Amino acid sequence: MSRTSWQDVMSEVERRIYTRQWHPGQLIPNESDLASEFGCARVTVNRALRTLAEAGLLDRRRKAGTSVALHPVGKATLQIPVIRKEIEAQDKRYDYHLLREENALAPAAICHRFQAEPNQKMRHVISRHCADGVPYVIEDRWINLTALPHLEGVSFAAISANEWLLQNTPFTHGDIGFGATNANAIEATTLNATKGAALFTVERTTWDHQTALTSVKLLFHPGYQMNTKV
Amino acid sequence: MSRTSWQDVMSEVERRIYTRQWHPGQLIPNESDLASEFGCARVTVNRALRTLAEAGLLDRRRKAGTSVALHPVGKATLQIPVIRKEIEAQDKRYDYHLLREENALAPAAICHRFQAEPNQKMRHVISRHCADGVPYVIEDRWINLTALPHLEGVSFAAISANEWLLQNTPFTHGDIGFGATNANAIEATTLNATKGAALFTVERTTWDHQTALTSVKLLFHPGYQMNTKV
DNA sequence: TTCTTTAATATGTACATACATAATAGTAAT
DNA sequence: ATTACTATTATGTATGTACATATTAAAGAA
Repeated sequence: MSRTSWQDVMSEVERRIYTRQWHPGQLIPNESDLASEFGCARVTVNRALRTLAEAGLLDRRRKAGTSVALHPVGKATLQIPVIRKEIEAQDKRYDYHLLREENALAPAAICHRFQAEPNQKMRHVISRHCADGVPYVIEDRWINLTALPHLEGVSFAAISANEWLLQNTPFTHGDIGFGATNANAIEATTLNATKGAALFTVERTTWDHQTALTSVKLLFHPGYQMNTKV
Repeated sequence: MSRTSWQDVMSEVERRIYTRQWHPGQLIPNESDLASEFGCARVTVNRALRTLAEAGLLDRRRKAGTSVALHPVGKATLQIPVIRKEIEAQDKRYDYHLLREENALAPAAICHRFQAEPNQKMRHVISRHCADGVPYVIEDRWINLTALPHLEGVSFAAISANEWLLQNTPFTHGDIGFGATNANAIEATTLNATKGAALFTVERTTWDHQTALTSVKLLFHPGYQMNTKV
């Protein structure tokens, strides 16, 4: 394309920010001025600046104008993948083992996470995912059977709850927490690790408006690292 | 505004996906058809669908059309904050202690992470950040003095390297890795934890084009959790 | 001075139009 | 059948114009 694209504008603005030609906190020229400088329409500049603002590089306010963000904010977008896909992406054989499956009354801690009254009837599923036969992650999941009654009869012996729920259960939003925990005896055995080993953990609760549908704790094998770029 | 906005289109499309009126994998009508259905311009529909595609809810390909994403991908955007800000946001007193600061030849592991020849001259800074006097995180940082020679004389006794570098060093991109590690004796003492405790770790390397500028390992106190929403 | 109203301004967005680009399906040439 | 070309199609984007909206600055009233 011969005309200046919004990507052209974006990279030039990025360059000016990066080279400190426009330093953090500084007000930059308004869209119309930039448009005439770059020889393009204002809407084109708008798209470029909007994208950079979404990325956290710029702060924009009506009338006040556009300024370079003070803290070139570390905003990382990271993918929460289906575990099978993640393993297969490494060209490894994926195995799934159901370790335990029961309908049970949820303990207080889980009910609290679900913001539900105690002793709700829930499905509790524990399983293990392996890569090339090596334990990869333990999936410890609680499912709200009151909200998902059609799950009463489903068994997760063949397909992981992780995958089944992602494909079959619409949700509006979710909470995710990353942390670390020491492996207890059972977890250590299951992951073929030593007791007390540091495990990277992901806890995720999935919601349909005000109702919590399912909550899962993933316990990854020692040494696991989740990577992303900024 | 009386005319249909792109947000209106977006929420209606979101609703149809959520209610499975359009189920995962299904091809949805093209932009022109949706535009006439909603009574708006095609560009307006384009903006709505583009935004949803960026969020991971839709897959779009030219000529092929737009379809509902098979795996309503968990794409979490999480903020990598300046530690001081994170602590102050919790209404806690922030303290910073420099534990060690030296110019040193980097060990092989660090050089490898920097993709540099062995025995580069680097600055090694270890410090601790506390919240209300309680150890919060250890910052173990290596700085490439070849790339940042103006840092030769700077001391991080008063201000954290974390903050100084974020404000004063332009960078083009960064790698981030999240993991877990067992606290060794020194780390345990520094964090007021027990030896072997599981620590949540963040490793970040910051680049200027091909040159690695600095690499930091953050060791958070036991029980720390990094939260986000989807 | 202080409060209220009004004007000015930068960003935000909707539209019609035009053309660019990628990918597919169909057609013709070998 | 295989390859090369061509038409088709859905998305991608650039433009001029018009108006909306948030926010600030200035002017006026108390």
